[in-house]
Amino acid sequence: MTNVFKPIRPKKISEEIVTQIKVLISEGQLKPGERVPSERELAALLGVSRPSVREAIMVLEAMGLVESRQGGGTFVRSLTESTLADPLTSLVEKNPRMLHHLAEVRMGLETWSAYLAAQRATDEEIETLRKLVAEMERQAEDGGWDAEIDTRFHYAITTATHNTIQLHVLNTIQGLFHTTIMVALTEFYQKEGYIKMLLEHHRTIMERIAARDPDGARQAMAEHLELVRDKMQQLESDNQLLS
Amino acid sequence: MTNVFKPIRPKKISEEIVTQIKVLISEGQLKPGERVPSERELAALLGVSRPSVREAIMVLEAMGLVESRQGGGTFVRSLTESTLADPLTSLVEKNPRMLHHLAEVRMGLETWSAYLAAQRATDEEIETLRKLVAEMERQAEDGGWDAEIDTRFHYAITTATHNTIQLHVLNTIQGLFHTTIMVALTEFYQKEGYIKMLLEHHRTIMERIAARDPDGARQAMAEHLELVRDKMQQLESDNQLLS
DNA sequence: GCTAAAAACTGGTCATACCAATATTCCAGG
DNA sequence: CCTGGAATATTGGTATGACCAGTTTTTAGC
Repeated sequence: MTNVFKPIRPKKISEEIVTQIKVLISEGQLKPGERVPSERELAALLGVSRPSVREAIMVLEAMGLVESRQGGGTFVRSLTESTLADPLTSLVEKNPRMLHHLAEVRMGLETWSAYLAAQRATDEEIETLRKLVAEMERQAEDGGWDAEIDTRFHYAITTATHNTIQLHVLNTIQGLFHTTIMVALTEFYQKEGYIKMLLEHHRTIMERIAARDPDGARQAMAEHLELVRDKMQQLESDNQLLS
Repeated sequence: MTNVFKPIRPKKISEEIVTQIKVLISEGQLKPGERVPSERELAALLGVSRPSVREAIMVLEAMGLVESRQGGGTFVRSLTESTLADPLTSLVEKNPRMLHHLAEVRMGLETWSAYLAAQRATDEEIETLRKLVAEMERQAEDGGWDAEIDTRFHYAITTATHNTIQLHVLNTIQGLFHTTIMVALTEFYQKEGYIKMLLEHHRTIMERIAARDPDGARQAMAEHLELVRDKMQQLESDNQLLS
């Protein structure tokens, strides 16, 4: 008996205006680069006050749909990249210190995944992990490191928890991580010759899971991610030197 | 050689307010669920007019960082609410078996919180935990168990991690948990006389954190949540008999 | 002590005025 | 006729102030 009733909330009239203008833009009646009627004009047309129109336009501007210039007017932007990022992303991108927090949360989730996976992984799933490690070894011999394989390895572990929600949550965090720093991190690995160590880490994690040793798997995962965290911090301070 | 010159734009003061509040949220000075000062108050604090504050809040609301209710106030949302809670809610509602998964994810997050809190909790935060346990003891003497105090205890631990993202993620999961099963679980406790055991659990967790013993704190939290998980499973099978 | 009325916030809307930046118009000088 | 620049109109940005409509808190009465 949860949430049977919808949360009745009086819709603000500024929201109504927002949806109307969004429709106009998506229908092409307001084309990119075109001028939106002035705030006073809109207020008159819609029969509302200017502040209401103004709030609507602020929201549209925050969504990246329009752009206002004082004295100039309000213009429709190309909606090629008008996707409003989710709250977490917008904060992490702006504040590098958040990356450290993010890495830490990921650490908690992944160690937990390793722990659960060691309890429940099927033989088939363990075999998948084994193959991924073998693939890593093959690439490592050439001095290469494929972030794609790395990601698939961690994903496979969480799959082996047989917990849909864990998979979903970790996937969300992992996605953020990937879009923000993964690339730089991979380059860093290759340059600094950490590949052997990384390979060893992954092999140990795989073996602890295969041995059905939850605590060992968690420990191995923790050590691996501690390295990642430290290197990331190093990357951060390097970047600060540039700016 | 494009865009050598930056587009000179006079920064709107509402944008300035937006960034200020974003910083407060990302630094954890404004925690999820907390009230942000009223519009009039903010206007006075910042020395600007209310419309400016209002526009800033509209933008923040559009970004999903805060939520305003007329007459109520403006509240900080969990950053992961839109990305995690909504999809997960639909999952859990369709498949009650998911509750078990949800409890397990919470277990992973909370054990991690306990681990981190034992490393970083300030003396003041430890004192808060101690007071909460004392309050539990007082109520337990009358054979009562207050879910509110329980929740605040766990919340305080995650606050002591000093990790904003961990706080937001756990808050989202916790919220899901609360709306689905928390009430039934509390009744269950009271009937079955588990209160003494619960009290002991919480005291141990608090003591391990106070002793700066990360592994011990994690272990204590794990044992506590294992009990919760088992009792929940018991509840589920009972409910199945009814349906 | 508990309940219900009332008072005090708080966000939502509106009206108005003025400022600052930009567009537009228009006129004088080439 | 064109051209440059000043005067003018338009537009978004900010500030006051007022009132309404829900919430929350306090208070008064039973």
